[in-house]
Amino acid sequence: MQLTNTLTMKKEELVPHQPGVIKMYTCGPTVYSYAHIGNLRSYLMEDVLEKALRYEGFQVDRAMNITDVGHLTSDADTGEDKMLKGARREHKSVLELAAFYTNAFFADCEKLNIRRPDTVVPATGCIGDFIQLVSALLDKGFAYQAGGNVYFDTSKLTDYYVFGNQNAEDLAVGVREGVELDGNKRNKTDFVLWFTKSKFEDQELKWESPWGLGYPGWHIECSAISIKNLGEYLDIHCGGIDNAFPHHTNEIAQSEAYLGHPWCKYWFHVLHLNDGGGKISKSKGAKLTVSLLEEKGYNPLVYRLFCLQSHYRKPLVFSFDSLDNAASAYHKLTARVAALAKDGEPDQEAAKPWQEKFQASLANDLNTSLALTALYDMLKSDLSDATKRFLVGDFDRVLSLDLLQAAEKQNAQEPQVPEELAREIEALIEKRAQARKAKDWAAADAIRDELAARHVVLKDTPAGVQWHIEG
RNA sequence: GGUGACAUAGCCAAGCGGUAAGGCAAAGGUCUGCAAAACCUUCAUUCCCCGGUUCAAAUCCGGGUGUCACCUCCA
Repeated sequence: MQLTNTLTMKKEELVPHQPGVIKMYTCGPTVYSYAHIGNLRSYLMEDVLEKALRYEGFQVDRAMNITDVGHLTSDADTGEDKMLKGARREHKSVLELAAFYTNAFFADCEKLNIRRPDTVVPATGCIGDFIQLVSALLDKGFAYQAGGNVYFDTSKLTDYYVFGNQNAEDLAVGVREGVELDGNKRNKTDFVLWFTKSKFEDQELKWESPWGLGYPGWHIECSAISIKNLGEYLDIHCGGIDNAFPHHTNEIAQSEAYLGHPWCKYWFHVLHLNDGGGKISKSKGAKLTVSLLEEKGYNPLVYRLFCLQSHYRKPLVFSFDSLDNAASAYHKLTARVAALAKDGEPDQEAAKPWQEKFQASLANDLNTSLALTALYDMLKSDLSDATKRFLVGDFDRVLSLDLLQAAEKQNAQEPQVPEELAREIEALIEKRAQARKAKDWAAADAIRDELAARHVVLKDTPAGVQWHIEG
């Protein structure tokens, strides 16, 4: 497996610290609101990565945090905890809010066939670990106390900017509106490890610590949770590209300062989903959630296919036109799978080259677009239907588009219709057949239109009329 | 202002020095009373622009232009 490593910006062969086992960490959601489909693009592509690694035969140990405390709207004095803000808005306690949106997040993931990581840990469940890590950083001289908070001292590092070639002089603090300088910081890039600031008195969740009653900074949780659950050597750290700086940069700073050796070798960043103007999270108007897609009549897996057609390292522009495009492609694809005969035994030998082709596509920096091409080419090939069905199921271990299940559903759609309705439809079809016999095309077409209005699609075949209900 | 990425047909998109995959849409055909569905066929002499390296460049180098992102909300 070759992946583009953000640390080097090059495609590198993935060599895990422990042969055959991949330790993979994912920055989880801050559960203060519903995830939008841009957030979910990252989790979706990380899911594909995990499954592609398993397909290659790796064992994958994966952990993810749930940020339910400490993620401020800003790191400076004016910062407000996102969870607290959300709780106020919805008249819930912070923990109720977290539980609600954690469930909503995983419900969305399930609809997109995103596998839940083996280990999912809420930040509030690991406060002791954070305190231990912060204490160690203070002991080692990588942290200092000021104004009631504990800060990480970035000047103690020889190379703080691991992603790209930035330097402190050029770092413009406060370019963004609402961001203010924190006078307690010795260096512009220092960041908070533990807050006790009185400004946050209304913070609901606080814990005792050696530095007073307070709560952890945002960056510390990922380091602590990752090290605790996956060990001192991490193979792949995933997340959206916006997290590269400062979140991941800070994670590396504190983790390596704490461990005293290199921590994570490969950084896997998913680029953003944009709309015409810019990234989705900045869009105005209705928030693009999975539920919204469903309300508009899209199968969430259509969005999965849409993402798979593109590459994780490229910005992807979302539009409903493009989604319609994917919906059409999804429908055609499943119809094709549904048409495959079910009897016969797959020919494992003949299947092998196709599996290799599919795997090679994924091994090439997770080129899902090429992997889909392998699927299309395979369906076009002269393999037996049984072998094709076998390969569709095999590929779907990674693609997770429910290709066989959707095909099943298409085949089984008729019996799902209530008997009464079915009789009614059959009667109309019979009436249309009479009209057609009498060459009364106007009447026949009127019946077809009526059925179409009720989402009944007719299919005239030499063997007779077939029908199914769409949507 | 600094940093980074990207630019390929109507749209999405692959391509990683050897002569432009795939999907959607569209057009023509088979089938049909007409449709729909299905199947067959067609669809980039050219890859943002200008130079350079090379026998050979969408691919490498230099310079432009444009788009997007990051620089303490974000996935």
